[in-house]
Amino acid sequence: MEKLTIKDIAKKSGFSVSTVSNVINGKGKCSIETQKKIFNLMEEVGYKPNQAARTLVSKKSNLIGILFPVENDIFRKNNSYQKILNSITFELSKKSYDLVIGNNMKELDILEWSLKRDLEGIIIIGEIDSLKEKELKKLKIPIVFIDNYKNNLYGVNYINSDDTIGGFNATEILARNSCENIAFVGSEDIEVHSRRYLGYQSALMEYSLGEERLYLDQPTYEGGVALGEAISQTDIDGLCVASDIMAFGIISSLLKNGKRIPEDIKIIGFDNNDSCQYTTPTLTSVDLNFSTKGTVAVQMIFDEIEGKTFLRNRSIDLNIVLRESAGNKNY
Amino acid sequence: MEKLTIKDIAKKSGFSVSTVSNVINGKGKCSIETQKKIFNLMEEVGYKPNQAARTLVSKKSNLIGILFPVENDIFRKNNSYQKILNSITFELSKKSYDLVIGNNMKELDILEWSLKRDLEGIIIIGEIDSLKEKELKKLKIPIVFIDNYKNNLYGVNYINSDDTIGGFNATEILARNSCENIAFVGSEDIEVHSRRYLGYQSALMEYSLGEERLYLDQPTYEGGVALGEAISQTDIDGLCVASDIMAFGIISSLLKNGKRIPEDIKIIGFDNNDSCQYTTPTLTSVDLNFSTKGTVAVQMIFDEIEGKTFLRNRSIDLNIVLRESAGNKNY
DNA sequence: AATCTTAGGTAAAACGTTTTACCTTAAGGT
DNA sequence: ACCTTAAGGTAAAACGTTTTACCTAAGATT
Repeated sequence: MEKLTIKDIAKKSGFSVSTVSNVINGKGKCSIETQKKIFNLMEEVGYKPNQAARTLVSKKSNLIGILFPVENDIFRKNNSYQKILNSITFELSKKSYDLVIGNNMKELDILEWSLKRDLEGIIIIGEIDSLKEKELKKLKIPIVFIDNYKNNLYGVNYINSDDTIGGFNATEILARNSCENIAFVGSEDIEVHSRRYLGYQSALMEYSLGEERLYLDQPTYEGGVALGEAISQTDIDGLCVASDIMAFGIISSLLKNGKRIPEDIKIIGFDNNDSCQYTTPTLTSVDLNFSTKGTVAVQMIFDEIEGKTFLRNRSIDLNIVLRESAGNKNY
Repeated sequence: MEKLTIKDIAKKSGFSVSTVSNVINGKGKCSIETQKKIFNLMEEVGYKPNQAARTLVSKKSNLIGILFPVENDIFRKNNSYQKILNSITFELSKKSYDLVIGNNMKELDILEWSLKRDLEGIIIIGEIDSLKEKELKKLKIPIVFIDNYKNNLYGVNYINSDDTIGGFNATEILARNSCENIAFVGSEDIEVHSRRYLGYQSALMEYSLGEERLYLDQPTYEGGVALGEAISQTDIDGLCVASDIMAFGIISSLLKNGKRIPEDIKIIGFDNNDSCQYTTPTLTSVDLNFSTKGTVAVQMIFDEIEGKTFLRNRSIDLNIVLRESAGNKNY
């Protein structure tokens, strides 16, 4: 495959380079006939414009960058990683943009990266150093933060879930399934867990369900196991667990201690981890809709590029996937 | 952030553009002093060369492409996706290369994509149209296939697992844990399943374990459930299951039919899906080492770029992660 | 003393596009 | 008959690098 250039197309078609370029980009004026001739020729000989040359002069790289901050291991443990990448690449493909993954070493300077690659937009998952976040505003390209609950800069885009509502809805399901002593399980220092707790609290109020019971530990399987031990000694009959992985630990621990799920204790988790379908019992869980978040992120970026008006802060609905652990009939 | 060019650096440093370029690329000759001066200046003002311009003239984009053929859903269901991307981006970051994900629409023509972006290497996961594979040979850049068992082109690189050995080892563990009637479960038309079956067969021979028992169904949870029903009616006491997901289905089905695992039946799966740790019992599984595969893929690409000699066909060792389902003490 | 080599450096071409400013011709308006 | 406008097109500059070919001065070699 010899490298064909626009000049070859110009020569073979008998038109000038400028005309060919215009046809490719749908700019300038030229007759339908000319367009057809040139398009056909390009198709025939298999010519595709070189992106580097285009980028150099037009500053449009057709490239969007994505960044997963190193610390954000929780995210990587979920299959959210995959869901979001799938939806992003799919959405980008519609406009024939490609996705570059920033190398995840700490040293990566986002600004430099973006300039070096002429990125046209950046998607950042999770929280980053707030100082860096402000730095980012210097970039003139669209930036979308997904699941960043710390900052809120003007002129930058954010996509979050309404975790408070998520906590409320989850607790509500337990209440409606006649749980009377519902506890909340989560981890300290995780912003979304706090928000889910808030929702849990309002649900308790709404359904007049005694006082709050809060269990905290590491957001891991082992953390869950530890808490499960404690919980099995109580009269708790409903659990709103801020992380599926913790819930898996709790379930294993509860079962070992002779509790039946969902008969004795009903459980609902968060993340809708793939594993939810494979545990015994299967785990009812709040899905964070990462797929939608990816799609919306890309749309926001194009909206901004194209100068449309759009909401800079979007909250994506959560939805609960009913399975055995919460005792619903209709899963 | 105003865009600094190499000319700015040249002007401010008092040297010529060529010299600055030479310093950046470590080519040509120039005194250590000059190098220091220029490096310091670049650091100070925060200059980074523009990649598009570099690519245009040097044809080196510092970009590696990755492709996940659309059909390969099984791969995406595993968390292999994530493991391999992590290891690849990490490895690339050492040489400050970036990874582009090809948009997953069917229309994507790999050759055109590669030319358009001046890719320096391509990693392809799973099998692709064998016609396309031959087309790919036209590209003069390194190509690495991971888990492609169909073709074997000369001058192209392949990374696979030795699934036959995997099947042997898995069966061996069951045999050593005193299973006497070991069955193999898999799916038709999946190359790796066939290979694992081969290994299973030799292990039976090796350990003089009666005749083969083969169960086939879809490589899904439901497929597993269906087979579990049948298997629970037999005297089978060991299962080598070519897919974790199927194994999950089988386990659930066996438990419902009153079998105890591992006491009555010992099970070992393939893929080492994250969910293995969360099921009851936890599932012993053969890990496919996707992390290593990613690392090796990148190394192969650089070896080829740098003209080193290297093995064009690599088989990555599998390793078995022992958990409860196979009845080992030492997990 | 004349020639060769080397260290340290430079000017200018080239890479493949887009973009800007301009040109020609024909039709339409008065 | 003249001016304006529009349609269809073009030449050449620009984008920010790398690369090629070349220059100069100072030692080293003969």
